[in-house]
Amino acid sequence: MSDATSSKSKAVTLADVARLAGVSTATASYVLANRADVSISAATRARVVSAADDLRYRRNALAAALRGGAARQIALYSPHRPSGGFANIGFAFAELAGSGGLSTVLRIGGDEEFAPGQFDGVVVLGANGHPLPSRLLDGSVPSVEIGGTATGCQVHEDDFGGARRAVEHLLSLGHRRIGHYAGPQSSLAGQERLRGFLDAVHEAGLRMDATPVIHNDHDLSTALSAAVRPTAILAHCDRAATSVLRMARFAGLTVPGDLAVVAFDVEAMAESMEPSLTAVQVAPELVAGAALALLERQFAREQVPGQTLVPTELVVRASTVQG
Amino acid sequence: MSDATSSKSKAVTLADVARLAGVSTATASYVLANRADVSISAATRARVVSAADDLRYRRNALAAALRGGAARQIALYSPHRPSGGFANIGFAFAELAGSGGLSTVLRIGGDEEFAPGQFDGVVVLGANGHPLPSRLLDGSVPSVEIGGTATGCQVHEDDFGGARRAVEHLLSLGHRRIGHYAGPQSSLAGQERLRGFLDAVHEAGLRMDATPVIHNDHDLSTALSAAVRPTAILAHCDRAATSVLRMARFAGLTVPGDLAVVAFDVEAMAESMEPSLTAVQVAPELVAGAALALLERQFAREQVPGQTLVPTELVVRASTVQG
DNA sequence: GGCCGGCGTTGAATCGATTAACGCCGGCCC
DNA sequence: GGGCCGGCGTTAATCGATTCAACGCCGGCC
Repeated sequence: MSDATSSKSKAVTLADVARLAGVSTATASYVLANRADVSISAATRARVVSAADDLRYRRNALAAALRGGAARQIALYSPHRPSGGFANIGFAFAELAGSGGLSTVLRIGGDEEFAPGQFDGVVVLGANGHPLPSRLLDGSVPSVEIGGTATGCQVHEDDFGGARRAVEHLLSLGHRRIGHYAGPQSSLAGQERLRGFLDAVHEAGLRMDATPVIHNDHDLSTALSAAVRPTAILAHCDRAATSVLRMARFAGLTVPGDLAVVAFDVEAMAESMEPSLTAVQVAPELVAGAALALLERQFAREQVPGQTLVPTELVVRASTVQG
Repeated sequence: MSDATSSKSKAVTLADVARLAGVSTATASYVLANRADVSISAATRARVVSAADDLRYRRNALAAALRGGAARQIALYSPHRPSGGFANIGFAFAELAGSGGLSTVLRIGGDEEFAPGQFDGVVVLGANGHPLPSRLLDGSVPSVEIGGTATGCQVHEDDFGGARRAVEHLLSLGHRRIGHYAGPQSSLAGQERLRGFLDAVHEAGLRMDATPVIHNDHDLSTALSAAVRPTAILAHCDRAATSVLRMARFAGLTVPGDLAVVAFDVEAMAESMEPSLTAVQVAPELVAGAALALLERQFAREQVPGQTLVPTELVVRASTVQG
């Protein structure tokens, strides 16, 4: 009541700003877009800015997109609901993009094409092996793929390095018989983790029969009940790690006393588990930041690398060293 | 090359469809919007539909929103990155909304106002106690709040009923000394879970000194080492449950033999934990569906209830019954 | 003094869909 | 036979920002 900006008032438009500043909408637009290629006197510029400020002007992204092509919207696409790590990366991306003035449109499932002009770019999240809309593949829309291998611009966590560091950690604790519960070799992550593991154990000069590669729970129980068994296991994911914990308990082994366990990609809860899991993790912000940066370089028509690695970190918890 | 729809071709517009069908854009618009209140002959209708089909027409949501107000976009707002259960609900919502033709714009953090006209509705996710933009509070935008208590349309999981059912489960297993590791009473969920617990144990006629309410790990260890200790604990969340498991092991108690444990809201990993956690859970799809339905009723200007409860289910796992 | 060029600014077209308002035509009722 | 009504469609205005073509003005240069 006391204020002109009642809840009924329509949105402030560029025309309102221009009127208050005493200029045309064209000038106002130029000023607010901060365009260097058109010359506007400092005085005019200031008038427009202060008018926009006074009126609490918020530019209508829809109208801008309709005309100019820059929707300032990014589609975050995942063929199915992201879980655990991917979920966090997705949210981190939205947060980051938001603070940079970009909206993130979430799209789960649904194979339809992406409407052209609707999005400035697309982020594909965890679509390993899933068929992707053709527009993404031909590069006609800037896109980044997180954890997948289908498109020309991919972001991966450094699984190879992570596995290496995990093994080095175990070596430094004195372990000489280290097993690897490997993930599906159909996924890049599975391959890289195995590769990093093998690389590190070979470099350390461990004999192959002391470094069993395990592919399922049956192999695992065989390995743990063998005469000479591994004293440490690198599990390819949190599920595999809990499998190891279960088997260890079943075999009467204490963790980390008789058996040390390192996991990958654990959920938040892993921290409060008993024992809490030492794990190779990646900061979601880092992955999100890399993806966003790659998109922005594509906006600027720069060439981008086909693959970008995000460093992982080893978080040491109670499953390798006694608390 | 062989096809007219080369990658260079601009988007198909409504005008293109109308031209092919031999009608005006208005007619085409009416047909494609499936509007019952304007009369279009069946023949015309069919021509337009098939033309749209042939051309692979995808309507430009931006333009539609700019004009009509119906952006067919919903903002999913969370003051911070959603975790665990909320994350799943968010994704489930996006999936559901997407299959209904609504886009979901993810907005994490950032306190700015929501641009009017940009969104048809807002879903607030897990903003318990967090200050909300004023537009949401005055009801000038259709909105639904999930797990929060600030706005006029809230969706909650049935914590009261869930706690009751969990207690009934424990009673049916023969437990007569049941403790509750309660959550913060500043949250509605914490209050309701406690209320459900108390309600059920009173109804069962258990004496108060057999049903301790525990507020922190210190209380917990006291309770577990007492002369007569609880034989079962209802934990208010997964973290609390892992605390209980840890303490139990520390006190030399087996689970579920000496102590049964029921949790709330466990992450996916809880299933593969050792022991896996019996828990009161809510299906993310159900919460998402309720939120979406409430929004759509608001679009239709219907009156909606201030609070909607989504039923929870008790998933029995190894922490209460021996596998 | 006249002409040229650049600076600062403006008018108007444009993006694509929606929708209010109106036009046409044939049939029905009085 | 005239008036009215209802079914079918169309014309054109509109949403808000962007951007191009153009224009007035001023100073400098020949």
